[in-house]
This record gives sequence, structure tokens and C-alpha cells, in this order.
Amino acid sequence: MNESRFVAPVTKARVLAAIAELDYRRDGIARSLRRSRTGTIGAIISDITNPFFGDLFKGIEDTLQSLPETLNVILCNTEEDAEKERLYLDLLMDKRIDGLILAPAGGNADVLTALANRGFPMVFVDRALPSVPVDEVLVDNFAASEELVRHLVKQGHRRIALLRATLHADSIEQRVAGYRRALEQAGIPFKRDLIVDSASDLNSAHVSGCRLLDIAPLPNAVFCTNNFMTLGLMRAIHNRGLDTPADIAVAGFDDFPWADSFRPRITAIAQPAYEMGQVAARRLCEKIGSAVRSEPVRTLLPTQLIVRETSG
Amino acid sequence: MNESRFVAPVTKARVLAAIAELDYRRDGIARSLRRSRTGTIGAIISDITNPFFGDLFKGIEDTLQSLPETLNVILCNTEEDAEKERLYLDLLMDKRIDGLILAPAGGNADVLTALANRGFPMVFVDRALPSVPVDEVLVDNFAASEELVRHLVKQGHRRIALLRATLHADSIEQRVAGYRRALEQAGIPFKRDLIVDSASDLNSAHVSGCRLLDIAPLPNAVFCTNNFMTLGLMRAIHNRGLDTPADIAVAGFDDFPWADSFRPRITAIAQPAYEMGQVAARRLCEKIGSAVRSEPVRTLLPTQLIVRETSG
DNA sequence: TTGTATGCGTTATCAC
DNA sequence: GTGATAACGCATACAA
Repeated sequence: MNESRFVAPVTKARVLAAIAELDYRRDGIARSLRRSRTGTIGAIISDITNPFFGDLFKGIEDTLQSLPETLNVILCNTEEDAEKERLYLDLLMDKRIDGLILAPAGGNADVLTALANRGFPMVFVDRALPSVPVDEVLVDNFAASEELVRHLVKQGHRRIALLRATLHADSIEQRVAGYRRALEQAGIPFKRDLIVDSASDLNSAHVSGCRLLDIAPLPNAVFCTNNFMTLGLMRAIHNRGLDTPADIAVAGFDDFPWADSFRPRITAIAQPAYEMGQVAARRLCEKIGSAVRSEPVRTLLPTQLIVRETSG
Repeated sequence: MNESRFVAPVTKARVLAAIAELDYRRDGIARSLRRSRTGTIGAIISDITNPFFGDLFKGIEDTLQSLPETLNVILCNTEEDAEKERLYLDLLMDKRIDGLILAPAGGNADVLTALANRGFPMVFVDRALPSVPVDEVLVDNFAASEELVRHLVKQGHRRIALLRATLHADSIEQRVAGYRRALEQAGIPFKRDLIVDSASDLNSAHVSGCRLLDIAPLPNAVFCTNNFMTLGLMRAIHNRGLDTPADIAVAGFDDFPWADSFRPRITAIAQPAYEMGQVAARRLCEKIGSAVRSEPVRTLLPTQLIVRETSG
């Protein structure tokens, strides 16, 4: 059955016949117990509803499927909740998953460090936990944000607000840092009151977007730290009857699949989400395969600034 | 440890102490082997990138999480490929999942019927396989489509085209049937050349959308059988420099989370995707819990026609 | 090349 | 209440 060893063809045929007759199926659980691996990995992300993570997940899945020995994925949404993340970590470790792809919500550094030190196969994706030594698959959030804000400056905007998703993720911090750097290089003073914070769901983003539009005088432009922020802000802008970019310019992180289907067309930093999933999955498989524990490596994938009409 | 039976408090304390000291973790695999259930279910859908399935999945997950004994989900995308679906079915059954939520791609009626007859816990969601007796969680695709097309007729449109996703899903058939019925009732003759078929991904939808716009004379309105169709068509419309609804009206199945953030605002049938996930998960849990095999029931959840500006 | 015994880590059963 | 024992179904090592 396992295609292996020195089995006489006759015997093999007899076995196969018996299998067919009884429609026997080998028990994957017993198999896992004996071989001490399950052929299942975990993916803990914040929100599968976010197109970024949808693409990311598909990249993971497609890679895993192309393997000689297919792996399955248990998908877990944390909704940026460290508590929930911990629950899932426990659950998944109980299930004896072979590896984990994680977009850390922040916190849980203790468990994660312990896992890493134990050599448990793990890859961070989209974000990292600086204190935890694990392979990372990211983009250069700092440079990309700087590029985007520089573009806004070049368009003539000087009062550039920031709609910030308050995740406990280093990626967001990097994006804010890039924003500040771009302002600095342009000689534009940083103003704290041009930063509006928001929880990372769509409705909160809308509420915060409204708050941002209450700033007087109205900023010339807004940099949104991720796609949900952009979405919420655009809704607020439309509700107010404002026009983009005439009244206020908008640009943000994450591109939209429907960017060419609806108006206005958003200027954005496109992340290679699918590829990030692929790379993370490949890296994880390598780690699962080999017993040698190597130094954690960080992979930065390229982003792309797509200039469209909302940046003015 | 299992919170059970008549264990002396002292003994329990000693056990807990030992657990803490050795940081013992019970092996979920051995546990599954012995108890012959895994605490994991499968979800086979067509495409997690589709916001509909994203919401659906979250409904499943949230429900499963609220259970006394949390269940995990292995997520599988078939991309409407029956072959892939079969592969996943095999894999999941090998993994001895406790139950399955399935948006059938069409085909595989043999395996699925066998599973159903064996009493394996299973729920169809979004679509059904008429020949396979399994619980179903759906919407009334026929009635909803009829309502939508009737609305288009009431807006004065008579040449109403159809952009059809060619999945092998009864849901799409129902939507087409609803379209025909609405035309019929309005005394509008059905014209085969107003129907354009498309594979169910975004790019194909765009190509097919362009083909639809080549129809001369241009139809007054288009009914899109799902969200990707609408997206593709809108892209085609914008590329041609046409205006909606001035040049051509558009309405379709599935609402968009960004409907209020971008223009034009699409008239659409909103499906309760999250609730469908909840109901399916609850139903599945009942089936997993009880050994009695009952007649399959079909649950229809209500849709909502949201009239916005693209229907003219 | 084939057959057989052992153990993976649980839980359920049953004597104590 | 508690402790010992068998069995879940497979893979491995070793004997035949």
C-alpha cells in the first residue's frame, strides 16, 4: 500500500483486491499517531474577509497542494485578538499540527518564543514579532509608505493626514514611520492631530474616517494604513458629498481587486499577497522537512506603487 | 484532567501539579484515535477570495468557536473543479474529520451519496446536489432573481441581458430560471443571444463582460448571476467609457462590502452569507452530536433586494 | 520476500 | 474513589 519495499507483485495485487472489496480506507489518525506527523498545518491570520488574507491563503493552499504529500490547512481568524490567538495556538498544538503560518496579533510572545526555541516549524507572514526569532515573509512597509507619501507630496499636498489601524502589528508601525520620514524629508512638520486611529474593522474605519473629515481645516490628502481604512474613509467621503481628489486626495496600503471596476480609482501600494502565501508555505515545508534548525531569515517581497486618480 | 467522574480533590491537585511540572500536553491525535473523533471538520468551498465565502466561513468559525468543545475547520478551495473536490474529499475522509460543510462544485455525486447513506454528517451550503439527500442551507435563488429582474423591468428596461457564471451549480440555474420567469411574466420574449457565459473568475468575467457589450444594439440592462460577474462587467463598462445606468443598467446577485464607498452604487440581491455559515455550522453540530439519522431538511434564508443607482 | 510482535498516547472497562 | 489493562489502527523492526 505504501508503494514501498520488496513486495511481490502477486501479494500487492491481492492486497489491492482486498482493499477494493472491503472498501478499506487507512485511518489517517492512527497513521499520524504512529508516524508522529499529521499532514496538517495551521494558519492563524486576522481576518479572512480581508482580500489581502484571502489571496495570501490561496497562495498557501496552492503551494501545499502541489506537494508530493499534500498538506491541509486549519484556518483560524483572530480578529486581531491576542486572547483568541492564544486559544487557537493551544488548540492547534493539541491537534499536533506539523507547522504554523502566523500573522501575529501581538502578544503571546512567551508561547511563541517557547515554540520557536523548541524548533517547532513556524513562519511569520505579513507581520513579525521582533522579539521572537522566526522566519518572516514580509514587505518593506517602511520604504513603501515613504514612497507613497513622497508621491503625495510631489502632487502638491502638504497637510497629509494619516488614518491608522491600531493593530499591535509592527507592519503598521513601519508604515507610520515611513510616513513620518517622507514628511521629514519634504520639510513638512509632523502634526499629531493629523493622525486618526481606528480599530481595524470596516465600521470602525468608517467612524474614524468621519472623524478625520472633521479636522479643520480639511487636510489635503490622507494616507490610509490598510485597505479597510481606505474603504471606511471613502465611505465617509461619499457620505459627506465630498469629491476625491478635488476636495481631498486619498492613497493607501493594499490594492483592490475591483480597482478598475469602480470609481474613483484609488492610488495604492499593491502587496504581493498571493506570493507571500506561496513563499511562506514553501519555507514552512522546508522547515518541516529538515531537522536542522537554521538561523531565522527575513524575506522581503517587492511592493508596487500604483498611481491612479485619487492622489490628485 | 477530563473534569469527570469521582476523583478526589487531592488526587486531582496532584495530577494538575504534575502536569504543570512536566508541562505535559495531552496528545490530541492519540485522543482522537481512542475516542474516534477528531474535533475537526472540513469546509469545501469554491473560492475564499470571494467575499461571499469569506463571510460564510466566518459564520462557520464563530459558531464553532462558541461551542463547549471547540471545533476546527480545514478550509479547501475547489475553484469549481470537481476533480479537486474529489481529491479534497478523499484527503478529508482520510483525516477522519467529524463532518463536512460543502458548496458542491457539481459531480462527485457517487462519493457524496455514499457518504450520505453512511450517515456521515454533512451539510450543503450555497448550492445543493439535487440527487444527494443531505441537509441544505440556501437562499431562494429563483425568487430573488425574479424579484431583481422584475425590478429592472419596472425601471423600463426590456432588453435585459444575462451574464452567467458557468458553474455546475443548481444555484446559478435557479437564478437563470428566475430571470426567464420574470421576462415571461412581463411579456418580454426570451432571447438566447442576450445570454453571455463566463467562467467564474474575475478575469473571465471581464472578458465576457466585453463580449456582452459587443452585442448590437446594446442591451438596456444586465443581470449578473454573481458578484464576480458584476465586477467583470463593471470593469468592461468603464474601459469602454460607458456610463451606468445612463448607457446600460446593471444589477446582480451578491452585495458588496464597499457598495457605499465607491461609485456607481450597485443595485443587488444581498445574501445573508454570514448567517448561512452559522446555520450550516449549527446544523452540522447537531448531526455530529446525535446518532439518529433524520430526513434531510432544506433551510432557505431570506435575501434582500437593495435598490441603488445602477438599475436606472 | 513475508509474517509477527511491539508501541505510539489515549480512554474505557473492570476489578480492587 | 483508585489503579491496572486492553484496544483504537497503523508502521516499524526483526524473525522466519
